[in-house]
Amino acid sequence: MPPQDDGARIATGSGIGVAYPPIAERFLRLDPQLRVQSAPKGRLIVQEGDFADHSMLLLTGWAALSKTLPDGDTQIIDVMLPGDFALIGAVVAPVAACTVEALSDVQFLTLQPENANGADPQMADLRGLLAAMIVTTQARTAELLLRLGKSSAAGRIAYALLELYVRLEDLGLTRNTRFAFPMTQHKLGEFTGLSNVHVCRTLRRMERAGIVAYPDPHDIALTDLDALCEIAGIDLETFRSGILILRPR
Amino acid sequence: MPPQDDGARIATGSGIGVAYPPIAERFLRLDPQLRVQSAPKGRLIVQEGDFADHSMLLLTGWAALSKTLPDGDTQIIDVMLPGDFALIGAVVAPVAACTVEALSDVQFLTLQPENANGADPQMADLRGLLAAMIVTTQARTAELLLRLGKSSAAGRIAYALLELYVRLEDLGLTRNTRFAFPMTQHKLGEFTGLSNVHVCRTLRRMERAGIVAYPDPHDIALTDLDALCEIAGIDLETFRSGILILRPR
DNA sequence: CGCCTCCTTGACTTTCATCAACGACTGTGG
DNA sequence: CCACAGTCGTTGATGAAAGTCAAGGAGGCG
Repeated sequence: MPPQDDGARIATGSGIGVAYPPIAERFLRLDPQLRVQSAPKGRLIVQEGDFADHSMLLLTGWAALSKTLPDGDTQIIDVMLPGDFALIGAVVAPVAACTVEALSDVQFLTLQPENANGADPQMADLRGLLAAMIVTTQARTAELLLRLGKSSAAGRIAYALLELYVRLEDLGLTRNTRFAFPMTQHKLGEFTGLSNVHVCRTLRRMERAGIVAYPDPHDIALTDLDALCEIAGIDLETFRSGILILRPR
Repeated sequence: MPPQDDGARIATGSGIGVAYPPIAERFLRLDPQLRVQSAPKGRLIVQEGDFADHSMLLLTGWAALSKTLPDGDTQIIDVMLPGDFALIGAVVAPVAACTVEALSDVQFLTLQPENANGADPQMADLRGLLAAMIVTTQARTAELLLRLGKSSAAGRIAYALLELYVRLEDLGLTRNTRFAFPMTQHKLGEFTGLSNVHVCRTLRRMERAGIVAYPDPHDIALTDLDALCEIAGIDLETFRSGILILRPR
């Protein structure tokens, strides 16, 4: 039932990142017992309501945290990118609050609570980092909530594209403003609270306006960042400092 | 500029809670230097973008965490109730991500980061509790996000009322399904992503359907919980376990 | 080659925002 | 004690934004 592990070989050659993110390397060094797991695009790694007392650290690829209403409508709460950490369940409430779905082929680590509570000073250091990641996740979710509540379709899509762009850029996964985009328009609609049809119309309008472009079917390029920021209501530098963990320079 | 403290006298007689929540008592006992602050209804306690490196613990009353778009539209991210804890800013990013506004007259504590990092075993215990509160806050925000993205006006309002009801019930601040409701319809619209006019229409429709009632202008009663749950897409018991910290019985 | 998923566009419907007006209530100052 | 202003809730009329339904086309894969 759980996705199969495939040993701890290093991800290479996929083009979507040449190695694991630094935080993952640290976890792997700290606990050699950790095994890298993988799942193909589309796989549901965890389902809302499942028993779960662990956390997840994404190594490669994209994953979605989502929730679903009884009538089947699904909302993506957060998109996980390489290096992202998510609390799936806790000891006090060992039930998954969200579904986790692989948006592309992914590799990830499953972290048990005891792994994160060790007294090892290295681990204490990591705990600080995890806390910072939780804060940035909260900040992202709040930004998304603001758009879902108060912004038009264009504002929501512009926001989503910019959020992903800024985060990928920080990971070194962009070339200029171009990046690989594994989500379908349907999934983008689940993220922005729009129908797939309206996502399509909005994106096409932006494309015709020269704001975005599709250099190839699986990539997207943000050809007018200023316009996107204007539409999304974002000041790019402020936004970066809010949703990224500022690296010491 | 900051709201004035008024010493650490116990809140009595206001009717909205006879004493501070247990977690607040623990903080006050642990650090007698802490001073209770207060702010009147409507006061902006912190504004988005302000310098802030502290956290807040609400003692009495309701407060809103909100974000605003450049055009002035405001979205309430979370409603704080007595005993709730919010990270306003962190050492790594000492800028408030949200505005904090008093929805009623409030009393609260300002917690400095060093207060929460002490090695005192009592404090370690509190840290665990704070972590649990952060998780429940995440769960609430995710539920709200789901409604803003995928639910109708009725679903959003039903959700908001139920969330507040369940949390207030847990605090002992309800009588049956009735509770004091200090938010205006405009604020409820900022919480649910609706215009004040549409909030009004939706609530009136529910009132005519016998789902909610206004026993007096400042109270609300949820006269048909089952119907509200159905509209909101909620299973009440599952919902409780997701957004509350389960008390040991 | 054929199936299937995804994107695209058009036509129509629904939902909700906006604008405007009015009444109830609250607190305030004369 | 009473005019007064201000906020809040309520309702109607209207329009814009986005959902739904439907159909066709392009690309990927067995």
